[in-house]
Amino acid sequence: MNGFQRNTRQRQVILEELQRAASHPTAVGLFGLVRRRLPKISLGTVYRNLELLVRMGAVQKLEFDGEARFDGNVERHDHLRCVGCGRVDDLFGPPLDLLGGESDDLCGYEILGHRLEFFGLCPACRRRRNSGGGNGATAAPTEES
Amino acid sequence: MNGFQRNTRQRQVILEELQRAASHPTAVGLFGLVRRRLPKISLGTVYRNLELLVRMGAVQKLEFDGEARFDGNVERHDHLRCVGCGRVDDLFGPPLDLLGGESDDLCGYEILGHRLEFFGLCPACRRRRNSGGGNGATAAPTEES
DNA sequence: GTAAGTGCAAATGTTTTGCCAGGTC
DNA sequence: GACCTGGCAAAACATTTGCACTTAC
Repeated sequence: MNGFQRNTRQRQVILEELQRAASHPTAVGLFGLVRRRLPKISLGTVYRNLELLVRMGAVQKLEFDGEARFDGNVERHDHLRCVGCGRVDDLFGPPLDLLGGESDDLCGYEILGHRLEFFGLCPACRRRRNSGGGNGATAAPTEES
Repeated sequence: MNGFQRNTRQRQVILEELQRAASHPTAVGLFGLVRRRLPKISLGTVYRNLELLVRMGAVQKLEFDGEARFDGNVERHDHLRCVGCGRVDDLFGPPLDLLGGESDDLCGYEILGHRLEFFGLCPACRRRRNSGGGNGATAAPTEES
C-alpha cells in the first residue's frame, strides 16, 4: 500500500511491447514478445507487472475463452473475437447502433452474437461500504446457497 | 461424433440443479450442489456433462474473473457482476437504453462500467470456410506477429 | 543503504483426459 | 452384448507465491 513504484526496464519493455502488439496477447504470449528483448525475464515478472499496470490504469485486462488477455489501449472500446481462430480486434465508436440491428457484417466479421456484462457494486456491498465497515473489496463471496 | 447421448441421472441432476440455482455457479460450485443429491459423483463428470449441455444448447457458459460459470437460462440476457463479492445477477430486457445513459443505478447495483464483446468469424476465417477447405474451426490461431 | 523488484521454482486452482468398471439400450 | 458414461486419479494449463539476490532511487 504505498503507491510508488520504481521504473524498471522490465516494466518499461512489457508496456512497450503490449502497446505495440496489434493482437491482444495473453500473459504467456507477451512473455514471448518481451523475451526477445530481455532474454532473462521470467514469466512471474510478466504477470506481476501486468497486474501492476492494470492497477495503474496503464493497460486493460480482458478475458476471452478462459485466459486473460491484455490490451495496451486504455481508451474505451469494445472487441470483436473470431471463434474460428481466436483473433481479437478492437472496435471503436458507439456500439449501440450495432447492438440494435446486430448487423451481420461488422469490420468484415460475420457476427454470430455478443456478450454484454455490467460490473459494479451490488446492493449488499453498497450497504456494507456505506455502513462503517471499512472492509471494502474483500467481502466474503456470496456463493451458491 | 454421434449426436445422441443417453439420458443419465447425473446429467439430469446437473441440469436441474443448475436451472434451480439463482447464482451462476462455477463447475466446482455446481459440483457441491449436485453432490448433495449424488454423493458419489465426481468433478470430472460435472465438467464433461457441462460441456455436453453447452453443446446441446441446454445451458450457457459464461466467464467471469478467470473462471467459467454456467447459466441454466438460455434466453438471451445480459449480466451484472459485483466487483465486491463476485455475485452475478441476470439482466433481462434491452440493454441499449442502459448502455446509452449508463445509468448509475441498475437493479440496485452501482454501475462502474461494462464490457461488450462481439463474436463471429473474421474475414480470413470466412474466406477459409467459403473456399473449399473444409477445415473450419481449428485454424492456426493468429497470435502476436 | 534500503525497499521494491527480479528470477527461479514450487505451489495453487481450474479444467481436461486416460482408463477401466458399470449402466443403458 | 455393444457402447456410451461415470468415477477416479493423473495430467495439463494458467496463474500466483515464497525466497534469496539485484537494482533503482
